[in-house]
Amino acid sequence: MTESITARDEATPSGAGGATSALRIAVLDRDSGFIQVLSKRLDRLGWEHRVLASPVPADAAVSMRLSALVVDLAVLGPQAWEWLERLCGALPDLGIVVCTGPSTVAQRVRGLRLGADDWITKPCHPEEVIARVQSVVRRRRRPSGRTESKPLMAGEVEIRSDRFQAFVGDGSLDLTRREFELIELLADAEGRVLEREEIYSRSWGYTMVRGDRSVDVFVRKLRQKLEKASPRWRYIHTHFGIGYRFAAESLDVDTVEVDVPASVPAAWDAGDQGKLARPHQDRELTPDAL
Amino acid sequence: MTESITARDEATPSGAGGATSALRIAVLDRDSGFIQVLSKRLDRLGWEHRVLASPVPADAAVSMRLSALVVDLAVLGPQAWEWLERLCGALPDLGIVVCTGPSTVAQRVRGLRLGADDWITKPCHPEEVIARVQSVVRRRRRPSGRTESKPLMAGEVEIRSDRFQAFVGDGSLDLTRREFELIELLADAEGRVLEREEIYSRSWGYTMVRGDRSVDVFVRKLRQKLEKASPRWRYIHTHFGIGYRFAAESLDVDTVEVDVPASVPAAWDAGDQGKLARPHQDRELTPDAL
DNA sequence: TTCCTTGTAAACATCCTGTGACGCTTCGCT
DNA sequence: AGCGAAGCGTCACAGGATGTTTACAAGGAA
Repeated sequence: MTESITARDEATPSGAGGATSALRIAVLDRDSGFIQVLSKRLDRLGWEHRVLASPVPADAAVSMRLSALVVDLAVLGPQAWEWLERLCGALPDLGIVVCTGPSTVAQRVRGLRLGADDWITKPCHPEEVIARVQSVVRRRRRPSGRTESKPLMAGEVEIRSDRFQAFVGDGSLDLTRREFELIELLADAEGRVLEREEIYSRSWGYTMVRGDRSVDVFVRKLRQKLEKASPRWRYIHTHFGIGYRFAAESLDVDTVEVDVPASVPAAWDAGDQGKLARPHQDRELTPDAL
Repeated sequence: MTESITARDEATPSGAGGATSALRIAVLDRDSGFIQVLSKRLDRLGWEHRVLASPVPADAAVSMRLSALVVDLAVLGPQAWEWLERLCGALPDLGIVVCTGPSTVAQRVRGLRLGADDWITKPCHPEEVIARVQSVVRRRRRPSGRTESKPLMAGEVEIRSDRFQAFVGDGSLDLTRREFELIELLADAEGRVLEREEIYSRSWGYTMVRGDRSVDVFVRKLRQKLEKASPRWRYIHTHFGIGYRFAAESLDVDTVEVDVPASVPAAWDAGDQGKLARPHQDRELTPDAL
């Protein structure tokens, strides 16, 4: 029940991103032979791992920041299905590989439907377990491919994942971890509206309970810092009843970002609704021409 | 035929989770018995599917816009590994499920390492194949977020579900959540008349009580905003005693519809539908109540 | 005409978000 | 260890946006 996971803790930063990068996984099983063999193999790969002997609550799993969990349903006893469903629901980003004794087709189908990502039947070769875990994890990592590559620019701010920080000119916004995750997530969405639930589950790692205001609060903190550093721009836009959208919009009338103004002579009279009397340039950080 | 498939499968993002949404998959196999059973099952699920008898080049696979591919490596012969590797490299977004005869651990590991998402050993139950395909697709989809459904165009308005908003030129209509749901629902119906009950139950989620005027009220609000933004067009048409129909109809007789960006094809042929040509016997609309 | 359906507008009731403050916990420093 | 600052999550409140209901006028159908 302690925190320590393995010796090599911070040896490999989580977001390393390589195909064969170290993962952080947990094994929930009691079969000592299996555990031993698997552990040895995991050690050799340099994956951080931890063996659990009994089911953990969802938030405990979150705090472990796992990439994947290998679980023998036999350990869970009769509430296996319920537990599996709850965990999959709460941690949509966690890879879950069931590795258990003989089962029927119906059981396997049920497990997969409830949210398991793979199902391996014992006895099995540890190498195959590892390959399947990798396969499961591989799928989730891909979109973060841009990490460490190009810093993201929007209006005056520059978001640099390599520093976990955003800048305006030379000045840092002094974002905290959560704040940075949030702005990165929003900016990544390329101007799409993100619903609160999605923001929460992707940034916090587990599903949001109704009525949680955390996202709002952090949006406010972000807005404050953005406003202070870049007063002539608006970045985070509220979509009432839905969520937030990130898009740099200048408050200056003349500072028109030459984008794709094109030839559309929008026959649309602007500020009629008590807007902020600013031009309608809804231009995003990406030319949404395509 | 070709477009009949893409047309509307993504049109059910309402469920967001998309647990049971229709998928598009291909089966590359020659085992007629297996194919037959699997096909029948896929049909019942309403998944678009296609049977292939020989390996396809990557670009062909791209053009099929598949969610997943189920493949028996035996069909590929000696170049199976090479082919698998090439395909996985070329289409990182495609879910690949190997479903093949007896294999060694080494073979399975190799396949998974090369990029396969799952490996099933024949003989196997079609239900399990389906469950595993679902699992693979579920995992694959989550990060990429919402399906990038192309924006819906009608007359001058553009409905973008990624922003929960409709636009005319550069101007947003400033639709509220309900208003947007309504216009999206109507526009999705491709000019069919929707009864109030259906509109209500699909947009509000529960059945309408007699005498509820909510739909009417929102139709009015929508019409107002549409009228202000695009005065020369009519979009929502009342069908007395039945419901509403969405169809862009220009009020200008001579000006066809060259006014807006020529680049955007008016994917919506307005006029031909239900003009004044015939009276109100469109009673025969399909009441596809659920 | 007479009844029923739809358009319109406003009043009303709800829900949603912005905001500041308050504890709790973690972390760094002395 | 003790202390203080910073980060994080929760609360409660207020103002505003949105959804729902009601009432009446206008338009179609019989």
